[in-house]
Amino acid sequence: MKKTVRPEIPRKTIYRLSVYLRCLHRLRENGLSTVRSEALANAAGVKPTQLRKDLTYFGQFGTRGLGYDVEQLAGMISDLLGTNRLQPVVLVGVGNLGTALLSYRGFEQEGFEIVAAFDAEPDRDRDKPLEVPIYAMDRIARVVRDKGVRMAIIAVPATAAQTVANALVEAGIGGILNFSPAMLTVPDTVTVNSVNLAIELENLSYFIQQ
Amino acid sequence: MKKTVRPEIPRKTIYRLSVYLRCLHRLRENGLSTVRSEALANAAGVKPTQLRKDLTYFGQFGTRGLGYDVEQLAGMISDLLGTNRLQPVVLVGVGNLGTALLSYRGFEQEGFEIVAAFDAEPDRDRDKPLEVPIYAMDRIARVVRDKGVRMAIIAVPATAAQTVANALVEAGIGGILNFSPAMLTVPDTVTVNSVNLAIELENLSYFIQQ
DNA sequence: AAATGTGAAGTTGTTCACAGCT
DNA sequence: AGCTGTGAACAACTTCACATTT
Repeated sequence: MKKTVRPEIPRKTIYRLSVYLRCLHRLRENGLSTVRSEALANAAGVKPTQLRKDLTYFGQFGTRGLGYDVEQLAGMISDLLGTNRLQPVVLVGVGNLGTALLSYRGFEQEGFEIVAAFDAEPDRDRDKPLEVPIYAMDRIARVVRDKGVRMAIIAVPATAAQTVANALVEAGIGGILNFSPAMLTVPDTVTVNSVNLAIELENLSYFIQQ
Repeated sequence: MKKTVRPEIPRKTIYRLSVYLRCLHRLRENGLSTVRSEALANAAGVKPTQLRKDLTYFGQFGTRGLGYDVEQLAGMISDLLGTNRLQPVVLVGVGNLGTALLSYRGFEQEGFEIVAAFDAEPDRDRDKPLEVPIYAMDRIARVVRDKGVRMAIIAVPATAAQTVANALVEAGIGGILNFSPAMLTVPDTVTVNSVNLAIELENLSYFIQQ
């Protein structure tokens, strides 16, 4: 039995497509209807060839001698990334960081909606009233299934992270954005993106040593 | 005139060194005094050869037939990354995310201390009392110089990010951890690491499409 | 015998140079 | 003429295979 090979797009390309999409939105707001690879590449901080190569991984969208249609290209990238429809997300861990993420208005604008949050102490006092319902951990499976949620954000302490990840995977989550410093082990049908604040700082620390 | 070439260590290696360091700390807490590349690599989620190659970029620390001295290796990596002494950091933008970062106790433990914060409205009400002084933006240069700060965290809205970055660079900052969705332009003597929450989610969104 | 250190091979990602459309 | 699309060259990174040391 062989794995189906969807013509692999490099991970880095996927990241850059998000950046291009953002630039295209800005161009559209400024009323531009077409853009050359050079201009878009500059806006995104990459080389024009890089941009063109990235795009050809999933099709041909340009007109030679002219450039790309802003609206159309944005649409194609959105389709590919799956951000053209609103995506429900759950958040686990409503501490400092979790609360900040819940209050962050940037998500909806990008097509994501946090539909529920979970915490070990769902009723503990929080400094701020929140609009999202906070449930106990044992309701993860139920809520995820009922709402058809496929993505989750983990913002619990390192010690709890793997347990939470297991519960999420069990409930059918396909993608996890992990803010805990723990390394998560998941089946390879599940994608984990980790953001480790300490590592980012440590990395900078190396580069500032003259 | 030629650039001085400090024997380049790949960026990805620097990231992994942070991960190894974390694993070594854990091993030390568990009382282990030596470790083989295979064990350490497994803990870090990489192949043993990767680990060994990473280490040889800056020296030879192992004993053949035996492995590495946990304490010593941790020390060497710390030295290289520059995390063996407490590093003062400033934070700009005390909104939702900024406040969460200020309350995050994980930094100090990793060798970083947020010594001051800046905000366009330093006196606005916050839900929570903070231990770090919050100054107006125009005091960035002064505080950064007085305290010898070399690293900054940007947590302001996209529209303000470049202005803030300019002020920080002007004040002599060498490394910026950027949480705003803006693409920052800085002189190449300054290192920027960006964490873009929307892009991380968008990226997941691609991979969950069955 | 056991594990590290490392040149060489392999793989992945980036850039070049130019052919091919409009 | 101008700009995209792309095979081929190049660069960066990873893995292998094994020589080397304890």
